[in-house]
Amino acid sequence: MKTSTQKTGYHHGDLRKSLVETAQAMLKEDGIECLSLRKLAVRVGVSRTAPYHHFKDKNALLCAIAQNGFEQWTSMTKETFSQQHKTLPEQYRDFVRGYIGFATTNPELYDLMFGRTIWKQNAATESLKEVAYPSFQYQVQLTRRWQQEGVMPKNLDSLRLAQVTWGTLHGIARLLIDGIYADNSHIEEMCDVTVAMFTRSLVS
Amino acid sequence: MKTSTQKTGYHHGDLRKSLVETAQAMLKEDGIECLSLRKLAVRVGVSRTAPYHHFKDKNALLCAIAQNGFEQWTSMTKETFSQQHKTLPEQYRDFVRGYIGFATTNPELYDLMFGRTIWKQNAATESLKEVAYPSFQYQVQLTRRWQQEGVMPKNLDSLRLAQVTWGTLHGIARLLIDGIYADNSHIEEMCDVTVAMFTRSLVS
DNA sequence: AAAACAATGTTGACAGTGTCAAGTTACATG
DNA sequence: CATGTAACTTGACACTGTCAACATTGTTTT
Repeated sequence: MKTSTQKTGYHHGDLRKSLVETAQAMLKEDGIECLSLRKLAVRVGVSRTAPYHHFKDKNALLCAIAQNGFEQWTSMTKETFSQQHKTLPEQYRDFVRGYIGFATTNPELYDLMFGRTIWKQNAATESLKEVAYPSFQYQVQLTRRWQQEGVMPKNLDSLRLAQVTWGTLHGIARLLIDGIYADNSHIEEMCDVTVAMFTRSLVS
Repeated sequence: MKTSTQKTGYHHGDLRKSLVETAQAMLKEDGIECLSLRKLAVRVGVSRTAPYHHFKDKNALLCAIAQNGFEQWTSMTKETFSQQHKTLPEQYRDFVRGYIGFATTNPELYDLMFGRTIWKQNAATESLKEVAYPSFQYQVQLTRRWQQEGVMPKNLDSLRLAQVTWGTLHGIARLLIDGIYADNSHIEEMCDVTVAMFTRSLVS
């Protein structure tokens, strides 16, 4: 009869889930540099080293959060492409806006998902890779389709084109969330220019 | 008769310069997460808190390194545009390659110059801003010129276009140096596709 | 030249971090 | 009920940035 959220005082119930959720909340509130395992433990109401029974180290916890993020991102993106009544260029525009919107709405999460903290030293968990790699591949598939449908130039290598177009979205996202584009009031226009440059079909 | 590199035993000579140079070397060798003030002090041969007489805090030291980086970057870029015998599209291609080359050759420095560590909490030193802002502006000027010369589309707002094109370079650079594009063997091709997308004049 | 001062360097201390080792409690299974 | 294991706790360690108090050196003023 024990539910996963039940607490006994000593045993927490479902500490792993609590840790990820609370950590994600703390991440959103105060940024990654303020997220420490010890503060997290206090907030969850558990001792400093309890998290180590559920995560090998801090990196593994961060990977779990990022994994969460990829699942959110994937479901959001798939929804964009379920709008069958829209033209492909319109869908691409929505995709671009959605991508940048996701990044600016969840800057710290985006940083974790696509930032050096996890990827640079090849620190990604296996289970994170299983979620992240397909979503990288997904962008190449999309690009190939847009090329076939004539939305993007056909003469360019799909992989390279995908790298460049994704690079653009990533770059704009990063410049926004890292505080280099201090002014966040022209995001839509930037998206539109991006679409115009890559598709030449919505804006003149 | 005292030169700036002279040492007396107690007084160092030119500690500030030594700190920046050694820190930049350590940054390049082991990455930013391994760069601590204490290790730096040991390597320079000085006590832990000596750096505080030359830099308000660690952030100020990082800003000084970044400032160095901007000066390097600016002089490198200006050189690209001094190649008068080349056509404008060729110059743009060289600029793109130079930009990505700078980032991949000095990944940690690039991260410091254009990353969240400094910019996100508005932690940039005044003297860093004096160097960095003009080099941001410089990219807008370049874009405007390329539009006037017909290399880039004239109908788009220069600022937005500059944001997108720079965003592309920044995004590709970040994906490379953050370890998300694990394969570094097709950088030139990515640059060429970028040029093709934005200028449509070198590659078909 | 002596004295006062400012710049530069040092040691000690503190709070904070991630993480390991050893012990404790609660639950599950024979 | 006994035993084992998973979950959790306290103690400890090395490391970090930074402050306060003190020491040394170089410079300026009397």
